[in-house]
Amino acid sequence: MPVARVCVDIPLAHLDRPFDYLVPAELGDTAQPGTRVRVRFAGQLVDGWLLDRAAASDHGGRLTYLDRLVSPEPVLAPEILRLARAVADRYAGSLADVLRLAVPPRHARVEREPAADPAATSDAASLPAASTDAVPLRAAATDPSPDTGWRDYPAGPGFLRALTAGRPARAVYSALPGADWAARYAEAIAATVHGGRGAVAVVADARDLDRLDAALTAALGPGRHVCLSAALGPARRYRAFLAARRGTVPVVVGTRAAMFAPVDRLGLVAIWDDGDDLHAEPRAPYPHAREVLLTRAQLAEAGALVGGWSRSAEAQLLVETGWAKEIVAARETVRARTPAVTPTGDDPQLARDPGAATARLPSLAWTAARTALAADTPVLVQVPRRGYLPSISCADCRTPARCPHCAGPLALGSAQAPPACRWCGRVAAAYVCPHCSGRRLRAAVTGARRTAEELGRAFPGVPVRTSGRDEVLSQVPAGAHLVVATPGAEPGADGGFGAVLLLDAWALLTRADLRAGEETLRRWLNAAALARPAAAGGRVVVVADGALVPVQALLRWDPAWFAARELAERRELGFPPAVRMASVTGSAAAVADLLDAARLPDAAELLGPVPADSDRERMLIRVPRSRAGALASALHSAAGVRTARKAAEPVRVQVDPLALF
DNA sequence: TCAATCCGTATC
DNA sequence: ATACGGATTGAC
Repeated sequence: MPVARVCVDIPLAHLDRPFDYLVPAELGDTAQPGTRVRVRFAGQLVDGWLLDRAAASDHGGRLTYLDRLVSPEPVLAPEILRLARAVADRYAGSLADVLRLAVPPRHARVEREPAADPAATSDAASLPAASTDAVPLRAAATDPSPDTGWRDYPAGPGFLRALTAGRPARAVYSALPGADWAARYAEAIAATVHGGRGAVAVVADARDLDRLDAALTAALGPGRHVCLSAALGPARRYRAFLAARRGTVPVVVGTRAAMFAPVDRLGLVAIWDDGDDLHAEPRAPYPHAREVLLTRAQLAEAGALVGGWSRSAEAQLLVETGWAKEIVAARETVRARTPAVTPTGDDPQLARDPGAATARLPSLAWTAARTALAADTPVLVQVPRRGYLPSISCADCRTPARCPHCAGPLALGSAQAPPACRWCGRVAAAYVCPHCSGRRLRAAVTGARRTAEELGRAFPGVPVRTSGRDEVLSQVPAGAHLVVATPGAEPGADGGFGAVLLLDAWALLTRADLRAGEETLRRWLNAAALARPAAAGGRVVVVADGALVPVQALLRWDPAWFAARELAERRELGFPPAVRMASVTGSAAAVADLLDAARLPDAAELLGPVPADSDRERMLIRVPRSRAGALASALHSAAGVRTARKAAEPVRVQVDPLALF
């Protein structure tokens, strides 16, 4: 096999195909498919991936030799190459772009470390060599399904049995409030491993990863899995990657950096909280972890687990098309586990209790918190993330401007728009300062810490902790105390929170985003799921109008109902995921140039242009899902025409852009 | 007629 | 991106 097919690491769309090189005799054995090479290409030395060896080349001209084998380590597994090609095709990107995401940068010292000693790391210990015939015997001995929390869900035990039997079962899972989701994921992964196959699981952030890591250690024992995330740093990341690639461990869990992790005989892909936008990769071609994992399940005939407290419209589509089965609890089980949820919408009354002289909360919220604290249970307060929009105060007397309805902080969305409440989202059109009757407003900085101080004053003597960007708590003890957290940073509480106050309707009611409703419900459920059941005193107060659809979904604790409604609405409006959408961003001329070159499918609709930041504009292209492949292919070719012509102005092509407006 | 330059195209 | 070949242009 004297010919090497090489993918050169060059980000030009029109060079997205393999090039043939001759393999020098001395590299005949070591230059195997999947290795990194350096080759002379267009007169310069570039990095490349050896994709395959062949007996002959189709290339008419003369072949040059590989310049160098970077390392004999076959880092690119055949499964990952097929996956990367499929992902590149789906997202109108180049194979080289995806490979750069899929294979972490080489770390030579780590590569030289003795292979069989992952015990040197805390993440991985040695494992009996993966012997294909021994594994099924073990599987029969330790069927993990009998006594697990999956029995709370009628379809749960069957799902585990299918995974152990090696059948590619695919599930959309709605976790019961208070459930130990990480334990459920660990059980599904253990079932897969007992069936003799491997698993990859992706979570949104480090805190969720810690939980899953601990649950897996409990379910599988130490050393059967590695954690992979960009936060590890180059050496640890490459070490974890190599442990997976060399088959030292059968399971990889991590943040989105792990979505391409190589695993032997993949039997399960899993993602938790797929609606979290941390799952969207910000580098070209912008693949989403859920889509990558589902593509993987499809190609590798592996099982899939898409779960969360809430359900994304994309997950709902999997259920409605029959691609996946839903795993949900019976309504009576849901009712028994959910906290009592109350909206404040019809209660314009602020706390008037004598003890609440300084309270800045709707009375319902204040009462719920006080009751929970009196019962010696902790209270979680979810507040909006600060940053984007400064809060405002009276320009004359500097009293912070408060929402007349719920006493939340007012903020300015834009210079012209009237101020709106960051808690309940209501617009305060004609603001009058209650202190000095001033009508002019000025920007002021009110952070989560300030909110924490205010709440502390409302409940004298009660300890207040904060969990947010700077410092994220993962677990807090039982007992009477307050936790103020921004969305995504809510810690769990031993025994559950006695009350959860949701002061984050801001996103729902003020953002014009297509996904605003879905995102709001996701944030609320993520926090509300940490509350005790109603029977144990658990109470949730949401500062929003009870008539709103996401509030209804929260009251009924029915994320599937909401997702079905949401998907139906998107079908009606022609929005993703009911259709496939792509965006093209750049200067007006460059965008027009690219669309000119693109042979779009007949069914394609052009929407826009929409102004983007700094005199660039954005066009949206919409096609039915059946034409998604044709659209991506057309956009990739058109980008290729432009790079071939050395078009100076860059254009960004994005399939499934996160935000549409 | 030849060389310098431009433009388009292939890059293995 | 860079290199090269063929076409083009301008000067002798």
